[in-house]
Amino acid sequence: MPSFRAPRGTRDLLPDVWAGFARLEGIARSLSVRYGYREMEIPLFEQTSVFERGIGEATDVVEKELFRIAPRTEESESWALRPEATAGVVRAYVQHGMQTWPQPVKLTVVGPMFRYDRPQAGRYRQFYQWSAEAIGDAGPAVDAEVIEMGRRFYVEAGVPDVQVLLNSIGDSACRPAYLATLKSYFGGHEAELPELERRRLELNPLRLLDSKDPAMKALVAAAPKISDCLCEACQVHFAAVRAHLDAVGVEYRIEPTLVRGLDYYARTAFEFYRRGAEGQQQALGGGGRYDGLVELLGGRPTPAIGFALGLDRVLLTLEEVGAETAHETPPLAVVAGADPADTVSRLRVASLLRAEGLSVRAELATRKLGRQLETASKEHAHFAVIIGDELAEGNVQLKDLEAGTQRLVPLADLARELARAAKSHHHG
RNA sequence: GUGGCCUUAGCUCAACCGGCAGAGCAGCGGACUGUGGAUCCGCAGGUUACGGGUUCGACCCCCGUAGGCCACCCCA
Repeated sequence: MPSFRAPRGTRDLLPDVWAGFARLEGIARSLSVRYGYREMEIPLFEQTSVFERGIGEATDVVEKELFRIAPRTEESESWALRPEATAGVVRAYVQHGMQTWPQPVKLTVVGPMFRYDRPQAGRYRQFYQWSAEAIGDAGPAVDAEVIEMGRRFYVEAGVPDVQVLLNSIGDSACRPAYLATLKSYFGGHEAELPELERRRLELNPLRLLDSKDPAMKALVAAAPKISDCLCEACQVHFAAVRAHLDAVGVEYRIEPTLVRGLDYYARTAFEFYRRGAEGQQQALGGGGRYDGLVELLGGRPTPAIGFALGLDRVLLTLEEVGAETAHETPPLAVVAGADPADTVSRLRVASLLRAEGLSVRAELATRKLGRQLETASKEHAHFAVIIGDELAEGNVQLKDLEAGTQRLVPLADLARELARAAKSHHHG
């Protein structure tokens, strides 16, 4: 057994798996450009307080899942690996004075995130997200645009039956009153509450709505609904978001129990789930409006909205439904040689072709020709360039491995011939 | 962080009640010394996750640790 292995909750993404990630990242980048989001990168770690203040000290993400880096000395700063991108992006927005850019500032990040929780399928300590943030626009149209972009990602990735769950959680004008109502409602039934739910009543009453405890079902169903308590402005905003979604043909389900815990979250909250994903109630993505976060991290009051989509979970889902995840690009040609010992000629011809921009693998092992061709076939190379005695006259054999045909080609024409064949192969 | 199930070759899995650790696939080589996904033959690959215990004897039973999976908590 190997004495070293990938750390718990992490995994090596070997080439065939990584090809799936690369494909998803390609779709994400393509959508970012089409929707006017500019890609950037932020550090993989930040001062711990960026997350503590940006995400909230009372959240699970910070309280028990934050991947902390042990300080090197007593005095040194406390660091943590990023559990999501939003806090860091907003920190960057403030640091670089992006409020002076044309608003809204639309940014995306693609990359690994870290959470120190117990691993499970589709839940890793290092996982990959595509996240998008639109900072500086309070209007409902942006909400719809963000949601539509997320929805389109799943369509283009090939994930079937993705459902948009939507809710409005109110804002600083109306949520405090709702929270009070909720608290007194559940407080009135405190005797019936399980232990866990009783603790939530104090910390985060909204979470009670989310409870999966069967004993809570009736109580939750009869609980006062946020939708009945929204202030005028929130109602108008929510209605406008829905109208915009309808206009762009995004279907959604209003989910009154969908919540975001913290004070600076406001109004729009949404999650992406796969319909009928039995057993795993893991979201494929989610997001919402976080008016208030910019201010919390030292900027001026600025409205913002964004999402984070989990690439690992998308890939997992694609495998579950038996969809094509990705294929690696095979080499156009393999340069093989009749004389196993003559690696010089093979390397030289390969170098020539590569200089012309062609993707070729040189067979450098001193194996006999049959083996060389066997490997080339297995890796689905389109052609084999076979070098033998004819090289003395400046010729090589160009073999089409799929058709099984071959012909003599002057070395001087080889690159051109292959390039032409490549074109017809890719479009044929 | 809590509870449950699991761990044998690179991969998928066998091994009777506790009695000599095996096969298929993949890899490498040969049959075939200038022509490939087939076939046949061979080679290599193991401290049975790790550590301890019980036993004449442990892949098998017991304890611990690590890792994976499932359900919670929560989220991507």
